[in-house]
Amino acid sequence: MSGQRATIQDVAHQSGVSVATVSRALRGKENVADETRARVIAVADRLGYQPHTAASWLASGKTMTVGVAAPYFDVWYTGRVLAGVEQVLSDAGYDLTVYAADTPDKRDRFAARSTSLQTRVDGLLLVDFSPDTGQLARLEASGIRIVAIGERLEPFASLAIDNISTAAEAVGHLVGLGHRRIALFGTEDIRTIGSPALTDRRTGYREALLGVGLAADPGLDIDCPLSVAGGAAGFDRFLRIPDRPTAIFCLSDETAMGAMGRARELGFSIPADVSIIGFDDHDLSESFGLTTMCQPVRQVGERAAELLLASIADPAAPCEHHTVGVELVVRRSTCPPATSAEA
Amino acid sequence: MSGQRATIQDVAHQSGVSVATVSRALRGKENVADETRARVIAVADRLGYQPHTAASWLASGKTMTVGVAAPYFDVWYTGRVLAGVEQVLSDAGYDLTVYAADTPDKRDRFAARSTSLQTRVDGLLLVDFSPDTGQLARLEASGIRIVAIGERLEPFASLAIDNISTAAEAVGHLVGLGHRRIALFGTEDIRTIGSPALTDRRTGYREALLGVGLAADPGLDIDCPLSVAGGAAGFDRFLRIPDRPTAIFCLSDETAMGAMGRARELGFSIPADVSIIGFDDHDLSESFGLTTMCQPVRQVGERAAELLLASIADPAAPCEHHTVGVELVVRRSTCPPATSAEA
DNA sequence: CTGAAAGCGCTTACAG
DNA sequence: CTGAAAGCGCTTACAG
Repeated sequence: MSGQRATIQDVAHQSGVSVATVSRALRGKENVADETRARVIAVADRLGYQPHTAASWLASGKTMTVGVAAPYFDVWYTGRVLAGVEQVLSDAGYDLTVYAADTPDKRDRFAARSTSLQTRVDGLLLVDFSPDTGQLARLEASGIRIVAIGERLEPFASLAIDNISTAAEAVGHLVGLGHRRIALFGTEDIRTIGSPALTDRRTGYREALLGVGLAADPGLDIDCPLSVAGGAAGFDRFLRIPDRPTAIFCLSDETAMGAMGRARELGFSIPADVSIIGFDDHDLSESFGLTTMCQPVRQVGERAAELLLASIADPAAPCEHHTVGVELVVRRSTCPPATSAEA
Repeated sequence: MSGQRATIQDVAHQSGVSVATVSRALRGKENVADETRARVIAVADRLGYQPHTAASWLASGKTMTVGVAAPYFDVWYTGRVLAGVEQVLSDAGYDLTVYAADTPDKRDRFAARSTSLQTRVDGLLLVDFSPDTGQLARLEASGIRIVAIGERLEPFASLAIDNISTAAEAVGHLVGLGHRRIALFGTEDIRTIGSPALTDRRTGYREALLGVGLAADPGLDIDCPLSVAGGAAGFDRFLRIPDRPTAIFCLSDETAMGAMGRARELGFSIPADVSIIGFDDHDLSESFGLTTMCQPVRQVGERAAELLLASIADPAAPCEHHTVGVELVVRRSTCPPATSAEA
């Protein structure tokens, strides 16, 4: 309680043993007499001794810390991933240091720090990072163990859903209901940062249309941000499309809910006037009655953390890509188009 | 790029100066000849030298990292706070290490580590931590600079909204519309963990009712979790209340949206059949048309981080409590009761 | 403006 | 089972 921290020296003196023995006793190493260990532990408790973090790191070369670089911590997806990651890591005794990597500039600075990160974390989780060539080179050179989430990223281990087939299944659901003109909401990040996940989803959208002999019409792309506000603004633009589409595929649930909210505000009825399908299965999607593709986000975080832990424990662990399953959840926001013959 | 990290020694040798000079040159300290500095920087760049994190920490006593303990990273509130915190800290050159403190057990373990945290972070942000006496004592004894978010927590600096008056204003809105029987959703955490923030909100609810001469009826408390699922389940129980209330005050927007979703699913019309008001102004509340109390969560995170930075820079900085303003946002989920004389 | 040296507080072979 | 000693890689007075 008094001013100074107790050091391992203090514990050693008061226990009548060397600092080496204190170190072994406190960290549960073998080759310490039971009686000695008990005495050391008692003294350490009394003194409130806890090892100096930096001194341990420096001497042992381990930090018991994992870094997570992710875009925005206030989006639903990132929060869920983080929750899964945190649970697995804290159970394993690791701390979690987070890095916002939402802009190209921040990703650059992050990658540039990689040599120093090597002595700051035992491993790194990259969420939708999509490094460019230079960034990837630095990351590789750092020698840090890395697991990527949301994309395949050789030569590292990775974990992701199949965005192409998942998007194709979503659009296939609409096509199956009879829709032929289907708008695509949320492509802004494809244009601005070239997000691979979103690009793949658009590819799946196009493939599904091609599968029934329809060419994708660029006039149906609504280039709005992937957010609630983006979806709301997107709906206003959607209304100005000539020969209005009967359905909308949104690249995220937040976008979809923003669009639905705006639609209802304007007096449109969903799905009677327009069908909407999302992508994620956000916590609120059920309340919105939103049909969507459910991806197990939290489990993705957990599994990625486990992969990283395995790689830390065994540097020779294989660096494979793992695909995560997704499933269609049909709710009330989709139905056959009003003009459709069948109904 | 080859196997080994470069050390300050390597840079010193190749620059023909001492390690002390390298240290000064690279960290922008004064008293280094321009020409020397330039040479050192060039060598450091060529070698890809970056200081060993733990060695710097140990020698300097600073970690340039801040810890944040918060309940659940996948709830909207925490994510927003974190985003605000992260922005301010990363701009100031600090890293952010997060600790989930969602259970009493985790909070205990966290507080017990405080001596070692003292050498791991330069400061701590506690989000809705509500330490018990023992935990608070440990936190204090650690000597770590701390700023509390969401509650007053002497002797530390803190930042919070006034939950009592804010809740009273929300309920006052309903009362002003003519409602007299108003249910309260989301009290589970009051019973289980005794959350001070939620307890205050309930107090505000009761005070607002008392203000118009109404005694709070415990039969109108719906003891459900503060979540989307909690609100949905709560609505089912709400329907079984005899002499059904005409309005609902939910202790969070997520609870409110869960209730609204369930209500609509069951064919109820909001607000015609029942008015609902929330608390937060969640990103999706506008899309839901939810009337609520808007608290500037992201700014709370930013301001708390600034307070902490100030306290790190100047240990003598005052430890005051700061109150954050909240405002009523009226949307479509509230209206006068159907039975009300005025309308 | 620069260097030699002490020191930060641990962990880890190596002897015994 | 235990201790002495080296070493982890920096930063910071202190001299000069």
